[in-house]
Amino acid sequence: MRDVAERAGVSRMTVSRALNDPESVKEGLRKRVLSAVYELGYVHNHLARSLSSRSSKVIGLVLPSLENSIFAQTVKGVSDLLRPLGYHLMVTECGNEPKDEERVIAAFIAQRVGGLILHGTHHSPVAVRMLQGSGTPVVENGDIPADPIDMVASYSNREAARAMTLHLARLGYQQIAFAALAANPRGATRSLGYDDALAELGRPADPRLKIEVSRGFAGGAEAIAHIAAIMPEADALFCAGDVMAVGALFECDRRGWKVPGRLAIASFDDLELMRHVSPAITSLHLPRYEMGKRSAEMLLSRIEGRELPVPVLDLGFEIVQRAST
Amino acid sequence: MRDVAERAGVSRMTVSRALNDPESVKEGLRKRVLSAVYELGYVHNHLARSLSSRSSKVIGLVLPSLENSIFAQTVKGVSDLLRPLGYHLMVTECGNEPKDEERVIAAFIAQRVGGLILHGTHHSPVAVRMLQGSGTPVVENGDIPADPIDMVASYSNREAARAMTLHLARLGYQQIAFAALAANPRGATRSLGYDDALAELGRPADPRLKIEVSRGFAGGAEAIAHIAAIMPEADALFCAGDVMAVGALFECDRRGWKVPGRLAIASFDDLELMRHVSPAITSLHLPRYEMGKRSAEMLLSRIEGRELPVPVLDLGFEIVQRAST
DNA sequence: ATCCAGAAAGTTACCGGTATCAAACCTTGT
DNA sequence: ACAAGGTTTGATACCGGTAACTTTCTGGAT
Repeated sequence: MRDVAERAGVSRMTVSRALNDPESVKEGLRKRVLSAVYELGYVHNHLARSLSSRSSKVIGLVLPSLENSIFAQTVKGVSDLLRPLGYHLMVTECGNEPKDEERVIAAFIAQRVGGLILHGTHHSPVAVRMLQGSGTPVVENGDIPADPIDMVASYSNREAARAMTLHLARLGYQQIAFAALAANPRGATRSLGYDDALAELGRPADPRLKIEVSRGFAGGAEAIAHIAAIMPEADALFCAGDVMAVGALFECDRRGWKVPGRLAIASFDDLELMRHVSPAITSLHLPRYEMGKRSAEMLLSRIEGRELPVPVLDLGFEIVQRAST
Repeated sequence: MRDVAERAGVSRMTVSRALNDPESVKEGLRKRVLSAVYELGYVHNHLARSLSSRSSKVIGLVLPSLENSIFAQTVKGVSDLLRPLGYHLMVTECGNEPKDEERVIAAFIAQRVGGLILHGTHHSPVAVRMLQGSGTPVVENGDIPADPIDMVASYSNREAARAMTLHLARLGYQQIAFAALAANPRGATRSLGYDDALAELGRPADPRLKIEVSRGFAGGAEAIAHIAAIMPEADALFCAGDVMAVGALFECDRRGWKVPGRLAIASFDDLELMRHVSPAITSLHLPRYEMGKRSAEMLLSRIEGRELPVPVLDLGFEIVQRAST
């Protein structure tokens, strides 16, 4: 920057102003500065800028996994909002271990990001302390937590699971099985919603209807195997994981089970794939894109000093009824 | 940091050393410093560190899209290597527009990342100039470019497409159609490999066999519609895009076409889904994970000053023959 | 012509660390 | 006991910007 200043025959401060707030520098000088910038191929150093101004135009996004296309929409929502405003997005994966999330969060704070979006809602106490201590604005958006760190923009896993279970009951299914990923916090929350629904319906909670499976397509096949072996009376299966429902459908195909004749299948996430398999799978459509966009909005409001009227935003969900139920 | 130093009764320099190179500070002082750090809840400022040391522990990864699960493996490869070494990964999406990529690259350089991994191999001249001017180590890894910016770790799209086409010919298919995404640079390169193979086989290049489609499952359906309408003699379809082959398979199902009886289908990328649909789809298995891992390795070697024996690494590919061909 | 308010440009100090070199402190061999 | 040589620790400058304040220009109004 010194070089640019010398070349343009002005002070460093003027260069800084010409770049960050062009209006405040007179036409002539501004032109001299900008052409010097161009000639020298100068690239602004955001590091120094952030250090000096104590504010950064980088927003961090922490996701449980990047392997999962369900988060793509959220990323897009955040990114679409941020890009035109000159903010940059930094995405990181944190797995399901609170310890890993802690490390990722520490790294973000160490870099003094302007704000943070966390997909998870279960955080280690250390992480929470760091976040609150650092004063970084935070939005959580994978669920509606009982005790938010700062702001929230999400749907409720528990409510959504409850709604889908009631929907299946309304369609006349009597023995609704529920399959979730083992050791997955969101799966556990969804399971509560399923319980809520059964309780509302006055149905007993049969442990044979609750299935824990591994991730991916394989999980769906495991769920079907469980039903075949332990609970053949089940007439509907509600899969609380992304591709699990498709795996279950494929497995039914292999076994010659009619869907929904022998077993109805419903899915938690409305991946594009759900519309394309045959039969198309009934799904909960979650506001993934909206979550990203609103999270980013809330963050920017806070960063720019506007206090928020509603720091907890419930974006709801939608049941998409298709041929599989 | 000043507070920590005062509390421990040492100089700031000693604190810095106790944190970055504990060996170099004697037991007693180190303990005093570390407990002061803990008591004050001090979080290191990476911004200042990078600015001062002119080196950053952040690696940037630029992907065309995050919606696409094929990149997940690459992310994982990079991340697995980086994490234990204390480096952090920053992932960004750049679309297929060179202008967008340019903006993303500029932002990374402005933040003085330690190294950059680019998935694309078509870059605007401005981007190349910025990269070379800034001296940032770069690995390209979506293809083997004719004229690399710096280092490369990839497979060759052209070679892979050629190999699959020859494989289909070897299986006896006479009229092999090829479908690629419209306006996709990698699609165009793959198309060249398909041409190579036909030329080697001495078969004429029939323009009716080349199909341009839109992305997603829909593209596969379009390809089948094209074949039905324009080129019903085709007996095999080679899809040069991720989920396109599955879309094509579903469409065949809808039309009652036997796969591979009426039409064989082969895919470019070996998504997990390919194994689970029925029939399972023959695919090119690409070294996605390896690409990420080796890219990160190369980057770190360069960053740590080790010159590399082979700055262009061809990681090959593998044809996985399944029931669809 | 003089004065003055507001705009434009410059000065200085500091953001929070590390590089570099000098000073103080130990060992060890003779 | 002392010089030599290696380790620890400290002092100072600087990384590349911006905030806050000061000075210098402007262009009317008096």
